[in-house]
Amino acid sequence: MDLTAIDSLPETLRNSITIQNLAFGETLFAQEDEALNLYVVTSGRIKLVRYINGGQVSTFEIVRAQESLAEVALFAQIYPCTAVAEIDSQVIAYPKSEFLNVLRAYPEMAQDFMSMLVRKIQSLKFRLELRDIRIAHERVLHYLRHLVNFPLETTIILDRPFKDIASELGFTPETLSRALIRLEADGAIARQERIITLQNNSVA
Amino acid sequence: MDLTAIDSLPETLRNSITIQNLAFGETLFAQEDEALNLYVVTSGRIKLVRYINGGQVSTFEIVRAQESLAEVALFAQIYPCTAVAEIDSQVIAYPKSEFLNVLRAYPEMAQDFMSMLVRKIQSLKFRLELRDIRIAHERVLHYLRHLVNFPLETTIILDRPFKDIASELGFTPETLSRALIRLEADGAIARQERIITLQNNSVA
DNA sequence: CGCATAGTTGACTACGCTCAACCCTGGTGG
DNA sequence: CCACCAGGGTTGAGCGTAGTCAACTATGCG
Repeated sequence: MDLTAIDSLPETLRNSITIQNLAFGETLFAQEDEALNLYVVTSGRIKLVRYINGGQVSTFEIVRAQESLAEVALFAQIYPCTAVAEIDSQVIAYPKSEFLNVLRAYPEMAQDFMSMLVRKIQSLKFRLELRDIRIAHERVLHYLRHLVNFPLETTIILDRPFKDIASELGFTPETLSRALIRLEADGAIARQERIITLQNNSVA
Repeated sequence: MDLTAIDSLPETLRNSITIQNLAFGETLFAQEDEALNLYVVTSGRIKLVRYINGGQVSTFEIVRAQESLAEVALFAQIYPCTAVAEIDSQVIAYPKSEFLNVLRAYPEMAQDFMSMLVRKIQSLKFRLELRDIRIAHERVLHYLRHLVNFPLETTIILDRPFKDIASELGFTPETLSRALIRLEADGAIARQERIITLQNNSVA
């Protein structure tokens, strides 16, 4: 299911969607808002965050182009998190009831949607697995290898600020910086600017 | 959808399932095995673990009675993790193709299944959010409050060994033990044996 | 040119980990 | 009935790693 291919959607759904443009830093919806829509990102990058007590922020998820967000809206009354544009972005809003109707009427779409949910579950489990690796440079290496399905591919272009990557990994930017330097010194990676090449020198 | 209510399942599906009993410590399926079935736990507790390079173990998920596991089997060729019984357990095995057929034929079941997947996503996100809380006693307090929907309920009975809970939280048993003692000293909780009562004394 | 921001580096701190010892309980067998 | 053992949970002491805070550089933008 490609939710960004508007033309191939059933007509009833196509007529009910709206397209929204978001500037850098703009909020799509806020924690506790009434859950009205499922969204799909057509361009840009949306960050889902949660405010824990005392103003601390936890990044739930980074949603990129072609991916959906707020699936929970389909089965809940309010959004459990806040959605903010990390860069200028565009999203499509699917009203929840219309979307559910379509899933009921088109089993193939429902199946594709389920497959996407399952992929998201796998991705979250992987991030959780990463957190169980305590040593910074080892965690970072796992992350990098996973990004490109190492050893099939070995080149990574980091398209996001290090501080965002660090927060996704559960580190401070300083620690990520030192981890990359360490990995380079150990010969596990090579760096030039924002391009990283994974080496075969297995450092456990 | 109650996947443990066998009698209410469509006949084709009901005829294709099998029931398995697992003893404490027994393996249901192993990482890299061919993905044949979706499972639902009817009693006991199943632990999903992954072996990272070098024998390190990461606990993916704890699956309890009435919950499903290995949804990924529906859309993948092999299991990405190993399933082990934490205690004596019983599971129902649903062959993947038959299960997918039923989801296609019964939109209501598909919708219930999706709702379950979304809940699982929320649960994983919560665990990830927990990991962003670095101070042990604060993380534990969040966990406890989430368990019982504090402040609506305040009593928790810990039915699993502390070492399992500690690993789910990303701590060693020693750290969990000290965190609980600290919370009790601060007046945030009261303990007697394995029963914990949350207090209203807000310690941030 | 000034300013803001990302990234790096350094010194110090603080927290959880490690490893060891100990207590307590429940189960087992003599 | 008691001796023994195994495992979970609790302490304690010391270590190691990431966090913190500050300074510095480089880059891009108005």
